[in-house]
Amino acid sequence: MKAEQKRRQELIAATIREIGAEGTLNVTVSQIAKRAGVSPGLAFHYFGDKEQLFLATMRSILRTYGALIRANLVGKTEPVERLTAILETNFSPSQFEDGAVAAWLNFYVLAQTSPEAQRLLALYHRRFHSNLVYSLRPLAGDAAHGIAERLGGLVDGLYLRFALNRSHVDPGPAVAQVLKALEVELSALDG
Amino acid sequence: MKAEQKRRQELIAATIREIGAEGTLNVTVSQIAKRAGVSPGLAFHYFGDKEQLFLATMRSILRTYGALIRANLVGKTEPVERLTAILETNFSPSQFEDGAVAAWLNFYVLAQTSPEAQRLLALYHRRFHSNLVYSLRPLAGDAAHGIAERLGGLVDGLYLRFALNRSHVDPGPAVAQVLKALEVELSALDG
DNA sequence: TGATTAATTGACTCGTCAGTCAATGGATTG
DNA sequence: CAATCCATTGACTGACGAGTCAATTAATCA
Repeated sequence: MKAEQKRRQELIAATIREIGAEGTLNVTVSQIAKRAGVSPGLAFHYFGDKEQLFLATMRSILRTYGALIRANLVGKTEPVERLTAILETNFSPSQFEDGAVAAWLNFYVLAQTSPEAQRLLALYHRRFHSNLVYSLRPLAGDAAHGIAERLGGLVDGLYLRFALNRSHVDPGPAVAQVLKALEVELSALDG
Repeated sequence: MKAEQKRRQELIAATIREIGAEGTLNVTVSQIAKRAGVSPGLAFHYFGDKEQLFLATMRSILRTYGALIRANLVGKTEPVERLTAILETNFSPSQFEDGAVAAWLNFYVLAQTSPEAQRLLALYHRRFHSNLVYSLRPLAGDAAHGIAERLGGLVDGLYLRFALNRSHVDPGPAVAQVLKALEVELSALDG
């Protein structure tokens, strides 16, 4: 049972790399398997079909992202400090490495038709939202919900724009815009 | 030369519908041609290959969107009025009809690797940005640029979230969030 | 009308790919 | 050491799809 876990991880890592290299989910399972150093049959053996392999890959990305958020939140108790950490995590290098961007874009496409992808995406949205609301509430009270929706949307949009703009290398400006939006939202409260 | 234009339009319309029905660009040119009521060969005859057909489709969608913006701006001179019109246009029914959503998502995927798609996307971003800045300047001065970047990102992000959430039917709440963000940005100026 | 050009067809090629499966190799265990 | 079980292979199939092309039909025009 040890080999299985190891192989799964290797295949998932290979999926990210391969999708990243091609930009699309139009990569063959054989390509992925080759990159993982195993035979094509093994990928089917462990994941059943291509879609399941990809969904497992997204779950892995989401798990990593969640762990990163939690890690960056450790020891931070001030609401603004926590909010900043959450927002910044979305633009941390790991979110752009390998094929994370390509995986996300293809995930969006898949989410239109795959209930399982839809479920995963909704889960991610909900977690992100409540993370924000938790820290916004002490600062904004009932306005927390609305602010969180706007910040969440902004993060998604700027991530998208940043990721697709090859002339951008450093996500710094995008993060700055998100933090500025937070500042604006908070300052508008006492208007 | 009349037939050519007509056929091209029909094939483009069929592409939108077919991609919309499948959610993905993984539709065959034959499917598209069938839906347009012509033979597969004709699609290749006029567009060369599948990617060109899709790019022509996106250009068409972008052109329609641009025309809609201009139409909705007619007669509006007040900055806030103009901004509202621009922002609302992004969530108008036509942006969700047929396969517009699917086309956009697949366009994002393609933009990772196709220079032509990248160019188109950048063009759209630039136009949208300067549209916003033009009306924001009188209200916000030098802050116009930053505000426009944030509003632009927010529109993209909320569009994405809205489009992928099947439980949403009416884009009203998304529009409301964008307008609220505009309001917040403007109110923060006199802080 | 007959000739020339444009529009359109659909059968065909060649390659590709998801998924299967029977066979092999390697551990483990009793 | 035999028997059993898990891990792994890679050849194979069946289907499909992009793009080509020679042939057909429709329009144009002199």
